[in-house]
Amino acid sequence: MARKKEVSAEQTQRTIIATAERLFMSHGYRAISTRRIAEECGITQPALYHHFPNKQAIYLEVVRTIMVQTERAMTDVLQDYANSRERIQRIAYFMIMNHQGDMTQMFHDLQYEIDEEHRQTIQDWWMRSYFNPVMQTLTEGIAKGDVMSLPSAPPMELSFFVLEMMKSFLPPSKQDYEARREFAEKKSTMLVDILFDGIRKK
Amino acid sequence: MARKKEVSAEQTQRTIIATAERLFMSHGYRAISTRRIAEECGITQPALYHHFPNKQAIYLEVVRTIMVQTERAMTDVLQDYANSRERIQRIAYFMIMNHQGDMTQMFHDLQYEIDEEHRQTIQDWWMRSYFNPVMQTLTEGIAKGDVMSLPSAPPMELSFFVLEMMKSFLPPSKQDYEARREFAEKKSTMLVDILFDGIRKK
DNA sequence: TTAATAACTTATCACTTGATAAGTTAACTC
DNA sequence: GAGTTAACTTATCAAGTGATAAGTTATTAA
Repeated sequence: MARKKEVSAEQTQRTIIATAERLFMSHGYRAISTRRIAEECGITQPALYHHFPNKQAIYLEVVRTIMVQTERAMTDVLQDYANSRERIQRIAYFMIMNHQGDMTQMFHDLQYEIDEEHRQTIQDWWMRSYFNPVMQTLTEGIAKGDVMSLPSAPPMELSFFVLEMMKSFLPPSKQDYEARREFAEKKSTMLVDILFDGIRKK
Repeated sequence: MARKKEVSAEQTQRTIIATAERLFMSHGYRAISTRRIAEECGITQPALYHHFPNKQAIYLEVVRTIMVQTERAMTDVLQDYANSRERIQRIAYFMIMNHQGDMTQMFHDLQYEIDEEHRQTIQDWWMRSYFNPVMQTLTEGIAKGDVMSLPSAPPMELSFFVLEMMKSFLPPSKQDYEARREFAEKKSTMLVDILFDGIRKK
């Protein structure tokens, strides 16, 4: 073993992932060079290759970190709230609070810049952490009589749609906590108001 | 003057724009090289620079073409339909039928890859061709009593949201006409069903 | 104290990128 | 038919890319 003082390898890796997340998620995979990541971490570019085998591995670790964090949060929401509307709102709130940039960028990168083999793995993670909680909320809502089963929108397609609605509310970049909190509160309310009641005058 | 036979310069330029649209809109600005565009047009890379000053100019012309086409279609919709719900559905139908990939990619490129000066121009185009028709439809709907004015979703924010809903339905790539038509019909119905009536059981 | 090794750095690779310079050819004007 | 020019091509550039090789230094186990 070696070098425990100064900054540990673990600390450096955390810095790399945090920096890479910020850069990749706002600018996209291709737009961010390994030199840029290294520079903003305060290390040289080849040092990245001591911690990760290649650029793609850094990206995958970023995505994995996000997914793990999300799955934990989703589990909490489903445990803490029983009402469908409240669950959807809390999920939206979490995503707006914790996800920067557009996640659409991430999905695009996953589809076009990442190898087939890893793509499948990540899609499985995504199903577990994002899709299933929403799907479960909606199907349970239908079963309980909270939620209407629209002929034009079967549960699965509805779930995808709800996630798309959430993605569309993500702020372009990270602001300070208080501004973000207020924004997330407002937008998550707007989302469930429209989603559950619609805009037609009754 | 010179060279009228074979393929005209105008024809070549149209080919370049059509090819660039297909490539840029599905893969993104950065992911598409000028060599790739040229190759798929059947010309050499420097030939592009005979028709356009640089890569960005090609991209801007692609975007302009899309916007012009959209503005025309939107005008038709507002002329042909008076009912708010029908208008929104026809707008959604047009977008799903005519826009490939995710437009979000386009917005990302405009924000991160295009010069400030052009960004403003394009934003103005976008307001005219996309935003205004939706905004007009919703405000008129509120005035007529078709549409409810939600406290959590003022008309402007609602309009942005509706456009985001539409964007989320865009198919990943172009299929054959009939499959696309069916898809667009289904998704535009789903959109207005959710948007106007919501999913809450009454 | 010494040998091993983690955690780096400097130097450099092959390759792709957008862009330019200079030459070529076909069509049109006169 | 000579000259001009539009519409290209071939050859090449400098800058930036991901990745590797080889050297350096500090820490730790023995």
